[in-house]
Amino acid sequence: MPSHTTNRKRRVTQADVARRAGVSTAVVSAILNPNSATGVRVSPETAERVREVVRELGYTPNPIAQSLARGKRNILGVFTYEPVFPSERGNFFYPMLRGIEMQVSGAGYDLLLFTSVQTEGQPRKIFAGGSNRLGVADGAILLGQEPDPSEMERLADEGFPFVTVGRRHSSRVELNWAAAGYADATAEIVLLGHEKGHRRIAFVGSATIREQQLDREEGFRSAMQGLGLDEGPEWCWHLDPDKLDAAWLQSLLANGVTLVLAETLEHAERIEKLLGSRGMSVPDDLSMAVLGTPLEDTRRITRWTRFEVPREEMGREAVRLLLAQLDGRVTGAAQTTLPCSFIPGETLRRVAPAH
Amino acid sequence: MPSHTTNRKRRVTQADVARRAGVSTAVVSAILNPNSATGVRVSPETAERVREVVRELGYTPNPIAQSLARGKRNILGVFTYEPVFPSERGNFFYPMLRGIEMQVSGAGYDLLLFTSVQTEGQPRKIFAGGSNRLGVADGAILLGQEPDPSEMERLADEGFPFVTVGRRHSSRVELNWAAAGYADATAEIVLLGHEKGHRRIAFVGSATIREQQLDREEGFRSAMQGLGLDEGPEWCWHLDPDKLDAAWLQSLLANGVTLVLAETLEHAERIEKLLGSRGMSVPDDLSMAVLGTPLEDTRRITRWTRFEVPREEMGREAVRLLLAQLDGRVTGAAQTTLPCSFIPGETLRRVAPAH
DNA sequence: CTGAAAGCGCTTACAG
DNA sequence: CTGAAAGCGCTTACAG
Repeated sequence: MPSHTTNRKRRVTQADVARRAGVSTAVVSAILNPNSATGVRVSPETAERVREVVRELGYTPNPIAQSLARGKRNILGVFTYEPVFPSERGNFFYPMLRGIEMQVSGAGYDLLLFTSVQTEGQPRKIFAGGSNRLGVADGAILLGQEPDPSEMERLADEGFPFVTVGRRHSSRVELNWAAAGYADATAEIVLLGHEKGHRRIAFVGSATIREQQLDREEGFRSAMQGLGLDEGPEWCWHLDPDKLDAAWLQSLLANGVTLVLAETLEHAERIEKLLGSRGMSVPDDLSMAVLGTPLEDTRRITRWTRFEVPREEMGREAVRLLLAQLDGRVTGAAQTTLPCSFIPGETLRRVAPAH
Repeated sequence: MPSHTTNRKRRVTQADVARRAGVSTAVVSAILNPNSATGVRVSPETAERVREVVRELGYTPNPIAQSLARGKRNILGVFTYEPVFPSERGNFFYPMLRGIEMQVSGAGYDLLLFTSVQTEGQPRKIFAGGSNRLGVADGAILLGQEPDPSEMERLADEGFPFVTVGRRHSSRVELNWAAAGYADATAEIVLLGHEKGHRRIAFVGSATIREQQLDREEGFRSAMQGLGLDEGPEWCWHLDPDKLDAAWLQSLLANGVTLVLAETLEHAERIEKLLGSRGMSVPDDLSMAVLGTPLEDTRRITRWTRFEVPREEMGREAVRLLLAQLDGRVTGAAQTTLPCSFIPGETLRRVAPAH
């Protein structure tokens, strides 16, 4: 017999109600779950008597026991490797969480935030101590930049339903995601640049390459190729902002580049600063666009030509995909790419075509 | 037999592992929970064999079943009557949630956000459809402005452990809370005003009176009384900002008031506008202080003399109180008042004492 | 229309 | 050191 750590008075159980009302627990259960399609039918008098006892005893069903018996928990997990509420202000996750809450609300699910598996400063792990705590949920949504591929694969192997916000790739398993259309959005900017007379266009992204950046690069490359423009190594850089220096800028300009697509605002601002120390400015001497929108620095970003990532909609869509899976409506991999919206800004200007 | 809606392959259970390893489930359980102080002792060989099977089968314990058997869920509920992630930017709950997450992290609990009980635009209810969904959690933290006293009382009657962020009062039951010291903070401003020569000080709060405002008023009254100053009805108003008009201001000034304590920034700005249309300004013609700090409008608030509510710390403290209760470390009501921090601003200036 | 019983997947006293 | 069994509190086929 478990000791059942009950520092508070023992909870009233269904059995207590049944005993007191002189019926079986089956009857109580049927009355409390009218639409459960069980064969049990109860006379109105019995039903009323049972309800009376329920009120009298203040009985509320134990959701945990219900979950176990039903094999269904009505809980959606939200897992992040980093804290869900990181900084004082500005929260990368916020719009996604907002979307998730909006979409899940009314669907009859609660949201479980996995905060327990934290190991002091370390990123969280899904399989901490061998047990998959995500299992309390019917399925989960994975957020964040640092998805451990092996954990996702193991999760998939277990048959646990989950969807990531942001595209994720595994060579071994099919992953489900709701992602931003970085490729199309980037291509769109290339085309716009071309229209405005730019022929030598460069791409500058971070040194660490993730799916996100692959998508942007892919958009850049395919658009450039489609236009018959050069997009070789001299046009496509993988450098963190602090690695960008005067020499690099020099080689860029020597190449005749007139438009730079910067992966992040940090890249863009760094380049602008380098230009400044040469007495040059954006967009007079160089046009630029930022391939995304930071959540913070909302003020500094406004003048930049860029696109906006539909973070909230990605959260909503992730919930839709997950619920579709849980309902069994979907069997294969569910992957949605959502369009980003272009924002003109003032940093991409018309130039006279080079030739 | 329940149909156990399993659209995915049946989960591996402890029994599967036990059968395959040729032991009882008790042994498997004991090996997987080494520090469970059960009498069961297993030989190293058996343990290794079982672990091997666990790995082979990819077994992970079902947390729901563990919860039921242990009578402990390791889940802390977070309940808000309004959406947790309300607006695009600026979230009243954010600092509290941040504090909650910080404090709960490492304590081995996950955070459950109750989003399921939403009824289309209506504020959420704890007891929706007679069943208390909070019951999936070991205890809960209640956030938000609109606490339904009857729900809190019923929750308390059930013996369900919960703590509110913000002081809450019930005449029937003892409530647990982590609150801001509005009274002291308000009194402090009165004293400061007195020091600076103000003798006729008025308080202007909203029409709807909640615990928060009672605390501020109480601080105002007791400080005024302590100084031997008048704090009767002509000095203490309950009006929403849009009800403040020229006539009201006229009577205020006619009374010789030199310092106004405004409950919210909206009150303060409204009064300033009214002053403006008389060609008067803050603080030259009237000193003012705001009794709190809005989360949004961070820019507009900076010049105002005010105090800051320790929202994050309130979240942390609420978790501490709740965990203490769950551990059985605390039995009576747990109530903490946390100090607000004064911020000088520029709207409270020195004056020559009236007489 | 109603009841007795099995089962959800674990944990834990209790016998051996 | 190990196993058989009861129990956590529900739901749901299956008999009456």
